[in-house]
Amino acid sequence: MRDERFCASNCSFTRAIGTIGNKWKPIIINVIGTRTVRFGQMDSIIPHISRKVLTEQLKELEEDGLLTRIAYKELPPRVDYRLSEKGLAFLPILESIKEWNLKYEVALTPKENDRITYSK
Amino acid sequence: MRDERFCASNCSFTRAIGTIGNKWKPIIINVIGTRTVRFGQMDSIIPHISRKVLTEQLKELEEDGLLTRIAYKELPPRVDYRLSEKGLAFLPILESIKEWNLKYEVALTPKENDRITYSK
DNA sequence: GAATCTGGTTACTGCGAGGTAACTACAAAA
DNA sequence: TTTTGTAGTTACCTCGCAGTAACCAGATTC
Repeated sequence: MRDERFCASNCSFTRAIGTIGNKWKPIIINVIGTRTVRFGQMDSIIPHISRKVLTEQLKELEEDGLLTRIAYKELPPRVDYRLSEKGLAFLPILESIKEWNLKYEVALTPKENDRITYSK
Repeated sequence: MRDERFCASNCSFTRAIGTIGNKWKPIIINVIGTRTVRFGQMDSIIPHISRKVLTEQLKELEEDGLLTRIAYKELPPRVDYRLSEKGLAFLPILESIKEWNLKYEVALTPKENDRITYSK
C-alpha cells in the first residue's frame, strides 16, 4: 500500500508523495479536519471505503505522524482520531487544492456519442 | 488506474483527488515544471517508472487538461510535453507540499535492529 | 438467553495495475 | 546493409490491493 521506493527516496518531495500521494489519505485528512472523529463516523461519512482499508490508512497516517489515535478502554470500544500539528498543517494545502479545482476543472463536455441526435 | 467513483463524485474535492491523487502524477508535474520536456527525458529522469505507466499517466494528465502534448511529424519521433495553465497553477501547491514535508518530516530514527551494537 | 453495539482482525478471493519483452515506423549514420 | 534512435503499442503474466464475510470481546439492554 505504501511504496517503499518512494519512502526510501533521497528526494524529500518524493518521500512526501509516498506519504500522502494516494486517493484515500487526502480524503481522510479532509474529513477529520479540526474535529475529533470516531472510527465509525469516518466509515459512514466516507463513501466506498471498506473498514479494512480505512484501518490500514489510519494506521499509516498515525505512523507518519499525521494523526493521533486515542483509544478508550471501554466496551463497546471507542476510538477517537485527531490530526496532529503536522496533519493540521496539511489542511491549508487541501484548501488550495479545492480552490485550484474549482477554478480549473473543465466543465463536463458532452462527448460526441452522448449528444442528442435527431433521427427520423 | 483512474477511480471512476472518485471522478464521478458530486464532491469537487473528491474529483480533484481523483485527478491528481496518485503517486505518479505529482512527480510528473513536478518534473515538467515550467520547462518543455520530451518523453524520453522523463523516462530517464523519473526513477522506477516504466514507459507503459508513463504513457498512461501522461495521457490522463492530458485528458484532464493539465498538460499539452506536442508531437512533431519527424522520424525518429519527437514529442514534447508542457504544462497547461491549469498544470502551471498546480505548481505552487507542490511547492507548499515540499515546504510542509521539510518542516514536519520526522527525522529518520534508527530502528532498533539498525543500531550499532557492540559485540565482543 | 439472545441481541446489540463498536472497532477492529483474519481468511479467502478476484481483478486489475503494472512490469517485461518484443515489435513498429522510418531516416540517417556507420 | 546493418545499426541506431524515438515514442510508443501490444501481448502476456504475476503479484498484491482491496472487497467480502465471518468472527471477536464484553457490557448493556430486552
